[in-house]
Amino acid sequence: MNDPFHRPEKQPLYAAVRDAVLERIGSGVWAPGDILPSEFALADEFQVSQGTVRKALDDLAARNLVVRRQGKGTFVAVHTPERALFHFFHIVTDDGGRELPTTSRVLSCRRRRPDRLEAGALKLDRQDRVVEIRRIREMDGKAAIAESVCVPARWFPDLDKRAVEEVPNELYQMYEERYGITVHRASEQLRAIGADSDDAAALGIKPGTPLLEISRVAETLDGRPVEIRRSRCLTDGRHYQSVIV
Amino acid sequence: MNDPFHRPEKQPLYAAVRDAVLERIGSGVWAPGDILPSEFALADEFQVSQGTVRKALDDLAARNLVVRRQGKGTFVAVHTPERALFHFFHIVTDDGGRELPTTSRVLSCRRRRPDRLEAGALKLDRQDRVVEIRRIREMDGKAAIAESVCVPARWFPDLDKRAVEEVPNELYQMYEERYGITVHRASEQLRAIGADSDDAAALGIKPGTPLLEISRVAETLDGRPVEIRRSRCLTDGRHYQSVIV
DNA sequence: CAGTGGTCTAGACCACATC
DNA sequence: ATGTGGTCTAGACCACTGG
Repeated sequence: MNDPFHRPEKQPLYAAVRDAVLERIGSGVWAPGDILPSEFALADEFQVSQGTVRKALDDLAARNLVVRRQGKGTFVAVHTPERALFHFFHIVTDDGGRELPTTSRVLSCRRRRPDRLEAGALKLDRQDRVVEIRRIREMDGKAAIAESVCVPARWFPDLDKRAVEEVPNELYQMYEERYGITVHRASEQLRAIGADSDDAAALGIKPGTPLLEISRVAETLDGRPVEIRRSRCLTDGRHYQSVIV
Repeated sequence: MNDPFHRPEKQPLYAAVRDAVLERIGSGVWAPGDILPSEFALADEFQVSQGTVRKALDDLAARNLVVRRQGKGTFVAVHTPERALFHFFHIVTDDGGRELPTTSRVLSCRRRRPDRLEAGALKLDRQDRVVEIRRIREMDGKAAIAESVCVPARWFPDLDKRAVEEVPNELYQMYEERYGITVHRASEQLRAIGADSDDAAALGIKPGTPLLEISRVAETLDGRPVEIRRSRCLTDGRHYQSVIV
C-alpha cells in the first residue's frame, strides 16, 4: 500500500480521511470528473465507519473539491465553463445580468524570463521561463478588458506556440484538460488606475481614463501559484461583484 | 407555545430545526451574545435527536450566525470589532498588512427623503425618510476614503442627532448595540471612477484622479436591506482584497 | 432491482470549561 | 464533579439513479 493513511498527532479521524482523499486528488490518482469509491468502500479501506467518511467527503464538498450526487456517487470537481465563470469571473452588468466576454483577441504570446515580481509571485527562479499572453477581451461587442496572463513555462510546455492560434476566453478549462493543472482558488487585488498609453490604444479610450485593475494570483489544490494575471477593466455600465457573508 | 415548529412539506428535519432557531434569533428571542440552550435541551424541546440539533447548529455556525465553544455552549454571533473588520473591511496595504482607518471625520449628517435609487435599494417609499452620513476616513494619517452612508430613518430614530457628535469608524457594532439591528451580509459593486470636485477637495487630490468606488448594500438576517454605502477610495499603496474559492 | 448518497436515531467516549 | 460541544460508531430507513 503506497498510502499508509497516517494520522499525525491528535488530528480527528475524519480530517485524516479527508486529507488522504485530498492527497489522491492532488496527485492525480483520482482526476477531475472521476467517480470516487462509495462511502462504504472508503470506510472499509480506511477502517473507519461510513459516518466518518461521510463527514470527510462533506467537508471536501463544502470546499467545491468534490461534487456529491444522490443515487450516483461522489465525483472530483471539474472546471465546467459554468463553474469557471461563476467562481472566477466577477464582472457583471449594472442591471445584475451576466454578460460574458465573447472574443479574446491575443496581442502577443511569448516565452521569456520573469521579472522580479513575477518570479516572486510564482515562486520561480530568475533562470526559469514564463509564458505571457497579452490579450483584449470584448464584451457586448466592444473592447472591455486588457489582460496579461503569466504562467510558468515548465508546466505549460507548448503553450506559447498553441495559444497564438486560438485561446479560449476561459483559460482554466484548457489548463485542466490540456495540462492537467486544476486551478482551485485565487486571490484578487483591486485598484483604480489611469489607463496608460498602451491600454488606452487597445481599449479605444483616452490615456488617464480610470480603469479597474484586478491583479490575480491563482493556485492549485496544494497551494502552488500557477498563474498571475493583471486585468484592466473598463467599468462603464459594468462592475465587479463581490458578496460578503 | 408561540413557536409550533412547523415542518413545511418534505423539508429535512434538521432544516426545520435550523429555521426555527434562526427565526428566534431574527425575532430577538435570542439576541447577539446570548447563549442558546444546549443541544440536548433543544433536542428535547423539538422532539428530535441530539444529532439532528447538532446538524442544524453546525449549519448555522457555517454561516457565521452562531459561534460554538467546546465546553461552554453555543452563542448568537456578535459584531465584534474584529469580526466587523475581517468580514466587512477589505482594504489592506499592498504589502499584505491590515492597516485600519483611524479617524472618521463626519462632514454632514442629515435626515431627508431618499432619491429614487436609494428608495429602490432600501425598499422604501418616497415618503419615508433616510439618514445620510457623509464622512472622510483616514488611513496612515491621510484622508483615504470619502464615504456616504444611508439608512432608513425609521429604524435609526435619533441617529441624525447623535451621529454628528461622534461616529465610530465601524458602524455595525453601533447598529447592533444601539438599534438592535444586526448586519449579516452585504454585496459590493466595485468600479473605477474619476474623482469629482467634492471628493477631490475632501481627499486633497486633483479632480479626475482614479478612485475605487465601492457601492455596498447591507442586509439583516432576514434579507431586508438596512444600509447603502458608497465609498470612494484612494488606492495608493492599498488595494481591495478579494478571495475566490 | 441493487447501489448510491441523504436523513435520523441512539449511544459511547473524549476534550474542554466551570464550579 | 458536572455540563458543554466534538468525535466516532452502528444501524435503520428514505430518495434518487440506472440497469
